[in-house]
Amino acid sequence: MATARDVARRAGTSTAVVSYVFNDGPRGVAPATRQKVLDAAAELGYRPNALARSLSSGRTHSIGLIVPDICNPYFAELARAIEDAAGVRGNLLLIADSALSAEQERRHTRSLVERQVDSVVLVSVCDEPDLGEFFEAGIPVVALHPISDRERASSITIDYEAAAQRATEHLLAHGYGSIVLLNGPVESTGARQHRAGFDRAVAGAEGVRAWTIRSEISRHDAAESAYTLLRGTDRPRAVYCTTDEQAFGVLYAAHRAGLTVPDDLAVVGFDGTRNCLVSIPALTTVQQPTEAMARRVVEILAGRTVNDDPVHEVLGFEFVARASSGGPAPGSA
Amino acid sequence: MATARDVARRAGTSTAVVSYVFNDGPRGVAPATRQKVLDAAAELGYRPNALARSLSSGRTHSIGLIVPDICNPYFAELARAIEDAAGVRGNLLLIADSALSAEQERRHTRSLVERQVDSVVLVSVCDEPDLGEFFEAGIPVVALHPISDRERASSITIDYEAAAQRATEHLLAHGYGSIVLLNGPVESTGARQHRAGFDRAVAGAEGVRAWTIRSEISRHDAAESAYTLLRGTDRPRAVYCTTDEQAFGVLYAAHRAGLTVPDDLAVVGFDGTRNCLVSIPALTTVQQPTEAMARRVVEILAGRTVNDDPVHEVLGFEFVARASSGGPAPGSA
DNA sequence: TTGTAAGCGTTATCAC
DNA sequence: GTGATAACGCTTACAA
Repeated sequence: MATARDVARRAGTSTAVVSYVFNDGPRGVAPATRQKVLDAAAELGYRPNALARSLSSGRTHSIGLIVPDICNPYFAELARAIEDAAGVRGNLLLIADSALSAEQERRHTRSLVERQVDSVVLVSVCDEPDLGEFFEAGIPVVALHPISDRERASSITIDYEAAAQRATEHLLAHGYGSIVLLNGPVESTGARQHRAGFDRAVAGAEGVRAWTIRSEISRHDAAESAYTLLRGTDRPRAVYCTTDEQAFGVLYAAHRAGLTVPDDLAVVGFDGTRNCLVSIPALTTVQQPTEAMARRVVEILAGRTVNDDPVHEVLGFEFVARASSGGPAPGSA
Repeated sequence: MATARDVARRAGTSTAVVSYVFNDGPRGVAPATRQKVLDAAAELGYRPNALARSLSSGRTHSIGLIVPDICNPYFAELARAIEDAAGVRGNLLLIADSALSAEQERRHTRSLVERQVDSVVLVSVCDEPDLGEFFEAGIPVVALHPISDRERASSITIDYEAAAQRATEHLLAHGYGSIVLLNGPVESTGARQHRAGFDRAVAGAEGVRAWTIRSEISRHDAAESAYTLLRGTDRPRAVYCTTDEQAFGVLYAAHRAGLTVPDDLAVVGFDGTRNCLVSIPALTTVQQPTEAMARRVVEILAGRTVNDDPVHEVLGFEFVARASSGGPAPGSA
């Protein structure tokens, strides 16, 4: 591999000039010299060594993204959006998949610190992730889900509680008299907010039975849990799921149990993945503002130091009624 | 951030010893000294700088993975499997998503070279990707799909032609008299093999009508193409799709067209993603040996130099009959 | 405008 | 067993 030194030698100049040319600064270069450098570089197939560059400059121009489960399309779509946003600013996104394991998340945390990423976007599998490593390494972190106030990270999210309430009210407006909240597997800030919104909506309704079940955030596990629920003597008329993946699992469970959606069972998801449009039937869901979140998180991280006070931004969501819940509620605009 | 120098100073020793301790070599260290170094490192929260380490050693212990579309669960599952296999050997996987764009793929190629990954696993969006950059940089590449003989990369795949033939024969055994091949969007080595297998199977059947359509590798595009097909005057009795995602699109199109699967239309996919088990109905598919592929590719890359002759390994696949095609064919074991 | 040279934080080769 | 010290390939004062 050709180095800057090789290029300099061939162009009859110094490594400093090669650097100036490839970085457009911090010193100017005479057009003729510049061309000689460019030619030499092209002839040698010179590619700057990012490692050396970063070691010297202290910036890697890379952002780490930790997601709980890359096989969940919501996180894949999120990764895609963040990568796009980061790319615009000349940043590379390093995608780390925790595979739903807290230990794996910790390993990735360490790995990203060692690799000196400039900043980190975190979607944690834990309720209170240990951000100490990042903090000590001077790496700013933004979480894309509600986090405990105790954490020193920033966050960008939608208002889960309002969204959960909105979705539940939609089901109530349809007149469904028994509703289940299918929540995530552990007690977390996000799970509490889903539940709070759900409870608030139900509290405003008369004679509606409501209860909660849980499953992993995966189609399979949700399908299992839902199948058990739907085959039981006491099955609900509607289910509000805290992720689309769980909702797809419920759709499958209903199919397997011989129930028709939405006639026998109404289903609502959460995330707004593209698959909602091509599920059977199309899935009613809370649409997260994925692209806006991605742009915003990259923007925030660009001008940020660990020592800045954490910011907590709340973006808007959109509730989208589709076939799986019976379409728009009667009386809605 | 504490450096090896800081640790050495605090432990009253040299950076060389710190390095020996953290690398278990290449020289031995007296137990007492070692402990002093470890203590000092712990107190300072020392984390070796991977950049400096790699610059010096010439190895980054990282593998680049380029996938066409991380939102396609097959590639997400593949990434997961490769990351697991790489992790076992202490390697980090850098996942690069081409977002179905050849240009993006080229950008990632350059980026991985600059970041000095030790090797690359490639699933290309192009039929004849330009591997020159990797070659010049001395980075070995293994593709996980059939590639043109002209390329100097290795490959690990299943036999697409045999798999396509097997899947098509399954549909024929069910007695479906008109079959469509839903192939990928461009003419590629893989697409040709799918077609060859399909044609071979059909050639052995009497009075069966067979033709080909194409779509992007996505649910949406496949759903659109399939919907047009299914609403036309001449609709097939069965469809063999070259990816699961396309097959899911076809399932949706059938639903939208008011057709029942498999009674009105039989559908077969290809890849064997986990979603096949929870689709409506469950999807018949060709199961790729994802985990075995992942293990093997990491193994091969571990002991490999660019100048070694390319190897082309063919792994076994499994055909799995499920509800979407009417279950196991009559007369099959 | 350009060259020299001192880092960046490691690893690894030498001596001791 | 351990300590200097020269790389690794780049960026960037500082000089010229």
